[in-house]
Amino acid sequence: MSIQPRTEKGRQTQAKLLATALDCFAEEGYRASSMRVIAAKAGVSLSHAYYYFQSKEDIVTQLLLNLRIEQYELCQGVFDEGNTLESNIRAVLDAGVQVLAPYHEFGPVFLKVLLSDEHANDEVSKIELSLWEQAVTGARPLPPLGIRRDLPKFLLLVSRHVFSAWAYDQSAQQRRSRALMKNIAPVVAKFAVLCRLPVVRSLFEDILALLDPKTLDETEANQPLRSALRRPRAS
Amino acid sequence: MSIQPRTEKGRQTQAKLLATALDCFAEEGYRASSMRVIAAKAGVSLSHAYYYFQSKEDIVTQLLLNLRIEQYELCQGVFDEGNTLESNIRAVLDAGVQVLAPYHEFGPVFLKVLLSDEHANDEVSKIELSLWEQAVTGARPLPPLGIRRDLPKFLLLVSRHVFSAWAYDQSAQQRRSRALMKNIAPVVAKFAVLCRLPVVRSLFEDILALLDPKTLDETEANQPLRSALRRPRAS
DNA sequence: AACATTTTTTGAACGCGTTCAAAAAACGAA
DNA sequence: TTCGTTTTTTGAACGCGTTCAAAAAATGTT
Repeated sequence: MSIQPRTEKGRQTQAKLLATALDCFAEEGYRASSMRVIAAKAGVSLSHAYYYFQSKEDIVTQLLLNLRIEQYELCQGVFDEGNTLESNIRAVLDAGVQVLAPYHEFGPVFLKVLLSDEHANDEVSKIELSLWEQAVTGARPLPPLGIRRDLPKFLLLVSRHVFSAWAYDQSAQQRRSRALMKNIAPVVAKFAVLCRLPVVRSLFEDILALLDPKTLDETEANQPLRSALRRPRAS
Repeated sequence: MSIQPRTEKGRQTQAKLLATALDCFAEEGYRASSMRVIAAKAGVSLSHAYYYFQSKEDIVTQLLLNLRIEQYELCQGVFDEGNTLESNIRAVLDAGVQVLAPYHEFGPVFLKVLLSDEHANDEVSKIELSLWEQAVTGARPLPPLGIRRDLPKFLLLVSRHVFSAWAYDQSAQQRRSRALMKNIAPVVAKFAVLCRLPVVRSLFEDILALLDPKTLDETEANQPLRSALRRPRAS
């Protein structure tokens, strides 16, 4: 992601740049917050902004990270004992949409930085996964022992799907994806319960195996490339 | 999407523009195929290209549509009787990656035009859905009667997930997402079989209901908006 | 043929994200 | 203090997607 400054002054400049950018994003939105505007508001030249941040998406990644942290803190109060898995799932999703809603315009670019591994999405993923772990371990009754360890990963998968629906949701106030969040929680909770049955449980494990890079690497998917008629050059 | 010309000459110009663009995409890749280059190669001015296509993404949408059609035709030969659901699923996915692989560079923008409803993605979705319908109705043994009607929609959902994994897959030759395609087919097929059990079947129906706009609209997800501290302006 | 209207085509411009060579400043060793 | 090196900062430029007013050509009516 961003370059780490060598001097104290540099660190301050970078911090000011980031703070200005986040303010600008919040107040003016994504399109109006051009790198030129951000740099000007921070009192530095345009090219200097690129000395501290490799790209505009880099700054957006920071914004997403901050928002996930905000969501994380928002959730800390609601994982009291006695909550069902379903209500915990809803709590996490609701906190997410509450924090992200003002930035719905950023949806597509959020999704992009999340999917392109290059950025600091690792940190974002860590926070998300941690949230789902809390949702699982704080649920009463506890989900079946056999899936308890992997359920958070599954919830991360589901939540990514919900997120991409939200990101491109053009209905008013994101009505559709909000409804999806509301309805998906009981389904997942029901699925977790059903995992007590061996049949369903093995299905769960199959799905989890699909997410595991090791499982995928073991398979031989290296059929030689056919020479296509139209083959574009690498970019 | 694109504007329909009023005269015959206009139709030819638009066709030439599109053909040139698709050739250019295939030969030079996405980045190198700027609107200026495309217009120049087609022998028209830059602004004239925008007379026939509202945006560059519009042309990419056409490319994706063509590729899906190509995939569709590629699949017509392989749905002979006697194929299992699993092999049919793999056939559709394999045909897809075979057709799309030379355009992997377009992955992110493909995903974008697919998710933003504005474009002619309806046509693309129709073709995809039709492929999954054929995969289901051509499978022997036939999937359980109760899910036969909705299984294609479910497969479309799954394939969209696979597609987004492929689109951002940075491993060599998209090794990871190809392995995912290989491994996901038997899991889905197994799931279909398990839908004979009432428990699993009701899970399937729950998931399907999540995709149905009517179901979502019925729920009251209209909690009034909280006034956020930072509220960006609309773009 | 002449004219008003519609359709096609153009050139010029805007602001954007990004890059780069080089100036300015800060720093460390002599 | 001086000088070589690293770090910070800048101005200018590039090509991009997109827009727009206006020219040019085609069309239809009288």
